[in-house]
Amino acid sequence: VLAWNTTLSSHLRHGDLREATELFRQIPDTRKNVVTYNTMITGYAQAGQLHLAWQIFDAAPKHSIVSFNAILSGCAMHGDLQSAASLFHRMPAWNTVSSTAMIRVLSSRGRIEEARDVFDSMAEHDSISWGTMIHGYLQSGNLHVARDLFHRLPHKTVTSWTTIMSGHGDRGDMEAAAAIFAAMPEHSLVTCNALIAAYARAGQVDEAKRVFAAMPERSVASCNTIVAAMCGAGEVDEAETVIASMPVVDVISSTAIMSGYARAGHLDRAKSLFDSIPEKNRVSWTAILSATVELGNVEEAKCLFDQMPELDVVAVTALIAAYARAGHIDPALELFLAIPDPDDVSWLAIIHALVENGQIAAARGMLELMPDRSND
RNA sequence: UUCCCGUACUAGGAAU
Repeated sequence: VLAWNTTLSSHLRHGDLREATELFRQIPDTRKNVVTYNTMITGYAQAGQLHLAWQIFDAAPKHSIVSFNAILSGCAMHGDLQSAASLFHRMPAWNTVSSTAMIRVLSSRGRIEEARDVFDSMAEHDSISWGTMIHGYLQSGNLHVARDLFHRLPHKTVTSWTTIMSGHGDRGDMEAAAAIFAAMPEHSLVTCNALIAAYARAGQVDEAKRVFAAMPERSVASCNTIVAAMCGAGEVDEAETVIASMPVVDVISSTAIMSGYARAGHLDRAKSLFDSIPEKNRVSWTAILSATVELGNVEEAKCLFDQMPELDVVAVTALIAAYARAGHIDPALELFLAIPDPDDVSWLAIIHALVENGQIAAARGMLELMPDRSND
């Protein structure tokens, strides 16, 4: 069983859900233990296949707290607060993992106070629950509380240092971020990537390049980060040289350089790049969609939209904005009303669309319908 | 030194 379980999780670590499923089927039920089931539950839950995750859960003869946590984390990872909360309250027991997953989903949905309640009610904390709570405060824009918690954190890890460094960078305080970087006892690959990304967001591409050049080792994410930074500064040619030097590229690299071309006005180059991406995902599709929208081509954008294999709120919002800019408020409204769970950006997009088209009363109505996530 | 669950970095949307 041990060998099977190890192979199973190795497939999942490589993102090979098919292979894992195949193996899981081949293992005789009598030879599976609770870990085998839990591993498979995790695989489905992280892939967003909650239904299949529950199927395995129900098929398992025994459950441990890990079985519950695996599903809970899947919900948390996908921002499904409703499912997460109801499972959290139905579980027979909680440990730090359960509470941390709950803190994460609550704070990612703007429920920072409730996240803090969970944190405060925990029997004991570890560096991960601290880090998650700190990250939650940063996401809600509360740098002061985040910093205060960080200072009270008994055992700071490279991860918590990186979290607080990025938090300062997000606020545009690159001096503080750089000071934190210098003060940390050690740097990981992710720490350096985070600093590069922070410099890029602050518009300091040269500093970003300096950090990148000084890195002893680089991951695909490191290269993708600097590629995006260069593209954001309009240096697509230089970004191409980074891409050319990479031993492997992924869908993120391709989408980044494609957007770079699109933003630089080379839509044709962007399109041919798009066609050459083997593993296009929602993000690649939306990127080419909004590049098309940028050029005011609503018909073509709609055509792309209809071809998308899967939609999300980001893609729909891009098309809403396209219609609105062209003065077509009706299809924009229709699209908006079909979104199952509109987020703040899509609400603001439709309200802005109504205002721009002179429908002030309707805009006012929408504004009132918009849920105030900070107060409940 | 011991198979399964939670935290930090990279590509897409509105406004500013």
